[in-house]
Amino acid sequence: MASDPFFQDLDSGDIRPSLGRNLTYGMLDSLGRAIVTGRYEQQPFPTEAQLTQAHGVSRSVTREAVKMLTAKGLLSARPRQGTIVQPAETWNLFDTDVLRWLLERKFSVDLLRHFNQLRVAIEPEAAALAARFGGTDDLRGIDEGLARMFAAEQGRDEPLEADIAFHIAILKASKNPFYAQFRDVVTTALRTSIRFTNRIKGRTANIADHAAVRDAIVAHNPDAARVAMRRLIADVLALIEQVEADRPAVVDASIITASS
Amino acid sequence: MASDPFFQDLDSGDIRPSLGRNLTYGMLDSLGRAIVTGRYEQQPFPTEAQLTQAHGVSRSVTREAVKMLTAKGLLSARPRQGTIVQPAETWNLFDTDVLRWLLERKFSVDLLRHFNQLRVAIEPEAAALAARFGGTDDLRGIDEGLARMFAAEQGRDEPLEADIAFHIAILKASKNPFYAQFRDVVTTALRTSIRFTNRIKGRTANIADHAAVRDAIVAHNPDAARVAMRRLIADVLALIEQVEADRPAVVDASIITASS
DNA sequence: ATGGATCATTTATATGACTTATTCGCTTTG
DNA sequence: CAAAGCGAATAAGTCATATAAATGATCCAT
Repeated sequence: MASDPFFQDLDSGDIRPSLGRNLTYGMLDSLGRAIVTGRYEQQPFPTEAQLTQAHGVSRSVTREAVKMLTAKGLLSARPRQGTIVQPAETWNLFDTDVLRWLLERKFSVDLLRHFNQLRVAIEPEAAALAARFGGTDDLRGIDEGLARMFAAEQGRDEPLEADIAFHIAILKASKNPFYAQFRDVVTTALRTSIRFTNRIKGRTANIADHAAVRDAIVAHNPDAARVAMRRLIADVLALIEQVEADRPAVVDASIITASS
Repeated sequence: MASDPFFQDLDSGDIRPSLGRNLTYGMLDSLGRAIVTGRYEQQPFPTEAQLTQAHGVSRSVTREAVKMLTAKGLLSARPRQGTIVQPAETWNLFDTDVLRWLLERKFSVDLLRHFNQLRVAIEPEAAALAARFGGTDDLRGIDEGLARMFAAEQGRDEPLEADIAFHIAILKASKNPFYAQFRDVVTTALRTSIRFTNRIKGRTANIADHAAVRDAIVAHNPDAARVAMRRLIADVLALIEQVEADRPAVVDASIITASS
């Protein structure tokens, strides 16, 4: 068990590793990561009995972890046939765990582009909906996010967290539960952008653009909100696509200094 | 067990009921539907032991069904506290099962509006991406969808299925896995529109609009594709919002004859 | 060959025992 | 009286084992 690489985070230091809440969740994370990183693309997925023995846990734990992965679309199980990895098209990409595993496999500009291709569709329309339907509380939430960004500019808050709070507040203000679901994707996308660069400088430059979005929303102007938000994200997306075009393989981190 | 209402579909007719593949899936469906329809809003969710007894199944089945619901964001379980229903914000709305349960609780114009508010963001951008990145195979898929719509106009195919095929083909052609995930939502949204009306007549009127989307995509004109698709869906959305404004409570089915 | 019976494999289900985490309430103590 | 500490109760978590059902492969009889 100690030699099993999947326990390496669980043993390290902290008494309660954020993931392995219990054996089942530990196994869920281990198997999910293994599947998403492609470990079973060339080799068949183990049988229930093999998993049980390899991880040194009981059958119950194994079965429950497998069932959870099945619920997320990563596996399917049938008697005699065994448990098999489903094609990636059936994975539920909007599941928090799946997103995390996707990031942990390898950081690819492809993934970051896909994230932002999605954001450029969702967030402008979310801003437009927020301008139409956002209540007082929602608008205050957006304001607070923007205020945090200002504060961060002066070193009194985390720039990334403030940025995230602003975008999440707009999703919520759309009053559409489907838009609110993109919370995780947007959060992940923004956090991921950071991996591109350590040069946080330059990020603060676009606070004016963020403020434009806020202003359009509080003015109940959907079209202006849509346009303002679209510009914000289209800029990032253009940068990413430019990096990919210039350097298909190697990523030049220094190019991307703007954000969200 | 026979008196248990959750088996009522399983007994009806077919040898293999699509849902109750086995006891665990039967229970998953039963509990999922009960949660989404709000049965446990006023009363606490049963404990593992209570569920086991009430459904006449083993603890294994109960635990695995609960774990699957947990994976979909509907439940959370802790020792001593028991199993509790999570707030709807944490449900994974892009899960096929959750979508189905949502529809089965009550058909609401609200839900249809939310669907189409999402579509009006996603599909235009998907069409634009398809125009940029769609391969030969993808374009053929879109063409086939459109061809089926023409055929349906002459009674040689199912209008609804053809419509769905067209929209799904565009999502696929976007070459972005996140867009492909909206397959279920779009399918559900289109199928749901049918509930509004039995008057299929009038649907065929918009084939020209669909063809415009196709033309823009094959011409590799992202902006034109985006605009054409947006018009298509914005029309439907406008109709829905008009119905809601005119008659907040009662739905006048006859108004909505256009589709997607 | 063909069709059917049999076998082997793997998941599915059932059951009972035991463990651990968490909370509630009581008691003790400052 | 309040805060800390202790212990019991509760419900999920884990384990082990036995049996059932489903299905793919094999073998046999016709």
